[in-house]
Amino acid sequence: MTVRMKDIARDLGVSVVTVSKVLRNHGDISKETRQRVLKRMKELNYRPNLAARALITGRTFTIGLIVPDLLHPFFAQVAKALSGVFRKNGYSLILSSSEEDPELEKQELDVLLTRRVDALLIASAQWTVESFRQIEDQEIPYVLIDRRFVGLAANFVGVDDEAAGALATAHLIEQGCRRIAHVRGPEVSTAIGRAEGYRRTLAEHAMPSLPGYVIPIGVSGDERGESGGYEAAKTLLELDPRPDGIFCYNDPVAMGVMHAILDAGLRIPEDIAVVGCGNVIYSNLLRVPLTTIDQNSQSIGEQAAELALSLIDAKAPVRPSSICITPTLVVRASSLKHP
Amino acid sequence: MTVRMKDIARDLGVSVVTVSKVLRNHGDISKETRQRVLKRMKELNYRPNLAARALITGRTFTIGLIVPDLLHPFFAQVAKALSGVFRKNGYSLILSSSEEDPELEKQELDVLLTRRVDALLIASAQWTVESFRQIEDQEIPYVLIDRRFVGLAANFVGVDDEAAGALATAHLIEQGCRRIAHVRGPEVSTAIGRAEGYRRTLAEHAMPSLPGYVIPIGVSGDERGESGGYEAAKTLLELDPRPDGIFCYNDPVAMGVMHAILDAGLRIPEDIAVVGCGNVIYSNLLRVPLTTIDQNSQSIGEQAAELALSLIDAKAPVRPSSICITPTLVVRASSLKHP
DNA sequence: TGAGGTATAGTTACCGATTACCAGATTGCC
DNA sequence: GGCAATCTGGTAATCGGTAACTATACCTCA
Repeated sequence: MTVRMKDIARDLGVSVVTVSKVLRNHGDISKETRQRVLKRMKELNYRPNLAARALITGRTFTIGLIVPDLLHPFFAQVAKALSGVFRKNGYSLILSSSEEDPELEKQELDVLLTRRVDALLIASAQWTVESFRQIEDQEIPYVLIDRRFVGLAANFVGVDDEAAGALATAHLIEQGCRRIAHVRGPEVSTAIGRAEGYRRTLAEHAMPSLPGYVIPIGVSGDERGESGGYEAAKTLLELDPRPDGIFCYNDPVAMGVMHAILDAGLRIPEDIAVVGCGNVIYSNLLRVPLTTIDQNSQSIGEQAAELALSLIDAKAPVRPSSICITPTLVVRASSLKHP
Repeated sequence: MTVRMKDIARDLGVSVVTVSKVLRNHGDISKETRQRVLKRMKELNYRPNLAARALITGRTFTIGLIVPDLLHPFFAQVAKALSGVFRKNGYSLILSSSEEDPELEKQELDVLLTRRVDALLIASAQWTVESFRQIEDQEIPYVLIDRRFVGLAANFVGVDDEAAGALATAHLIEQGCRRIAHVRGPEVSTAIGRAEGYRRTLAEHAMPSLPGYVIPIGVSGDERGESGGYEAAKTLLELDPRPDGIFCYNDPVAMGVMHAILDAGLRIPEDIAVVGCGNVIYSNLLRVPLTTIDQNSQSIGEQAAELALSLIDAKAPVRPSSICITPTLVVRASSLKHP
């Protein structure tokens, strides 16, 4: 059946410990013995039993990742970047999707804790910090991605959402928009930050936000975000005065918004300029190429992975660090009133 | 530290085995004892050590998934569907991306075999079947997704690619196209099947494929597929006579193709009709909404997961089964010559 | 009354590795 | 030459469970 250290040891007339030491490059073993062992390992195609190793070392060399939605290209991109870094370091990634459901997220978290992952990465759909206390109890290092929580001193890697909102809004103002609406996301830090950036920038330009100009949508995922954006835009289009610019929580929402605008027979950007957020991979290929905010999701993934690895290696608990990536504006046709 | 069965047993004055039996719903235990054990488990927030369990049972309750590219919405969708089914059945998903690199795929495969996953799901970028023999040696059940291999009797779940190619080509003919080109993918079963469907359908309509009308591109991933499509279309546009319809290997490629056509100042579909394949989530929102072939990726994921579970539960080795999903045509603006 | 059945719980061995700690042989050094 | 240090490698315990028996008490029924 499967090859064990015992088999190699027997074949070579050495003890199991000797084999084990060779495998882990312990200095204790003579070059000659080491070679014999390695040769036999190769011959038999030996694979260490990771469960046995994990049992005694307490380390599984797995990392848990929980995202709200794999279909959202942002999270797919982050996951891709993460897995690249972890692969190079000998870790495997266990993937869970919460489907934006806090309850499901808790369940998945429970599973990952039971699996004793060496670290956890979470883009949380949670409303409370209760779950995170639980992680801390288990003393498993964790890193929040994209979404943070007030009052929770945790490791975090994400974008400066307020800057993103400000960047988008300032751009719309610069393009001559005077009635700028905002389709905002659910009550998570990203939506709150972007909305605050929007509000602050309007205020700085002495442009009051008109009543009804901020419309929240419930979920932000790909399909649902788009339909949410569509509905929100329909509402906005009925306002008097009608907005001449819309900053959308994210790109899927912006896609829905653009859809609604075009369906209403209006032009983008001539009648209404649109700016999204996220710079997802296809935003350049839409009916009207979308001006958006780039979050550098690859860098977010890589830095989150590096941070997680450093937490694992840290002997003593370290003070949580917060890595905030500066967003950039990507200008395309959807906002260019005077190209 | 962490709670073990031993702790619970000691607290209650029973043996570890009793606790273990309660955990696994063995009938051996009285209702009363069971309640006491369960109560104490809850109080101490007991979590079984899965490594220890895996060591003795030989089952890890993990499933390995290897995809060529997480950013490709098709694979993201499949992964999402898979993970839903596995979650409900108590399995976790270990995710690996091969980045379309056969060498990297082999490495990842090796990692997953060493991790002793209970089953493997692979959308392979491999050219040879050598890797799969290795899986068979380890007697780990595996299911191929999307891409199959001639001469390899393996479990497979995917779409009928030849039907997809035929469907797309017949539709273009029906729309009045007379010079239909094909931007085909790399030498994997999906590309081969779709190209064959294209060829066969043209032949059935007595429409010979003109020289230079089939252009292969190397890779099919999202970004690279698009640029590949762009380049291929530029070549096609220089042909004389110019094609009036293009069937593209997949949607990312179609996006690149459309990009090139529009950049050349031509109209879609009036000058050139375009059909993609995959019906990725955003194909409805492109500059010109894309006619495409739906592969029902969710169903592929679900069926692959169910198949994998059944293989795990099978006591004896079962004959490989091949699940072929019938594709459907989704007509949008990019091909509608006479709406 | 005693053979046998049922319900409940415990004993023992083991899964495949790692980690202290220990032992014998060789070498170094004065 | 003798004692300690160095090199190698082995012994035994352990990680946290599970599987397969075994043991005890209590009944049942002929």
